[in-house]
Amino acid sequence: MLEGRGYRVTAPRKAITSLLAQKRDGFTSDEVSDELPSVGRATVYRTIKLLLEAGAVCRLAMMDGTQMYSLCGIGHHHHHWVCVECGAVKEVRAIAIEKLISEISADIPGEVIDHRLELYVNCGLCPATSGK
Amino acid sequence: MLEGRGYRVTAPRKAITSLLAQKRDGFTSDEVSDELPSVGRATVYRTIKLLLEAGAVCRLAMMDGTQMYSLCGIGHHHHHWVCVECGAVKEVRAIAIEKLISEISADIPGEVIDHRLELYVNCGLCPATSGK
DNA sequence: TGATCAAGTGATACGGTATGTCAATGATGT
DNA sequence: ACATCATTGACATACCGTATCACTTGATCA
Repeated sequence: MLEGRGYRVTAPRKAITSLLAQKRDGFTSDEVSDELPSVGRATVYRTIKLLLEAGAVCRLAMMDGTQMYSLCGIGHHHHHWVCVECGAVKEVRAIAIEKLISEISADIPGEVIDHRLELYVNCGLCPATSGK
Repeated sequence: MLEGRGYRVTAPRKAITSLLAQKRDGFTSDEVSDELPSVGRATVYRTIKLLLEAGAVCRLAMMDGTQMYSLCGIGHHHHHWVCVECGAVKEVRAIAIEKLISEISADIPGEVIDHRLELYVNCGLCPATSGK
């Protein structure tokens, strides 16, 4: 638990982080809430928000605009692919993208402060997509 | 009005599309609803959804995860930059991106069916960002 | 032009996601 | 062990978007 940053280590936070550590897929807030009935919904949202700000989880937008979250490997900027069927998420790190984006940024007025890239896939590994 | 595709041309739809035609920035659903008190909220949402499906508007995700919409120039696949302060939106079309993404897709299991790229900027053209 | 009827509308209710409030709790530093 | 204050959980609230359904209206055809 990398919560030594001024935050308290409480039972609900332990429960949430250890649940998330077990998930390799993306997750939604109420999915977490459902699997941890002992933790209040508000606390789930608060904790996820905390982890977001701490950079431990990323928020990603599905094709239909709904939100999902995903545990991030530490540190560097990266992107994601998401299986639109099963919700599996994997990080994509490609220096070529960053380079290209900074080239494109030169043609944009003002300052580009951030960007986001999501790839939507049929992963072929889950029941819904393996029929191919 | 390119609504000759089996849809009826009704007064609310005219009101909405002509309002959107005037906007060059992105917009949110309830912004439209506020500016057209005579049109019911449900109709605003339905019409925007229709325009989305028709490809006349794009949905985009802001940095904080909220949704915005933006009128699209016709046709081809493209991406957007958004000013995080004023909400100005502009289309970005770069063949290099598409090429790169299809290269990356080769390393991803399954089939990449879509992608989304957003650049977040301080446009430097609005009051909030021009102080730079 | 007027009748017809499905497409479309608006009011309302509803569902889902997320935050605000506040008294009670419990983790931390001493 | 104690005091303090961040954190919690229950609840209320807000927001975004959709479902329902009786009513209205636009397109079609005689």
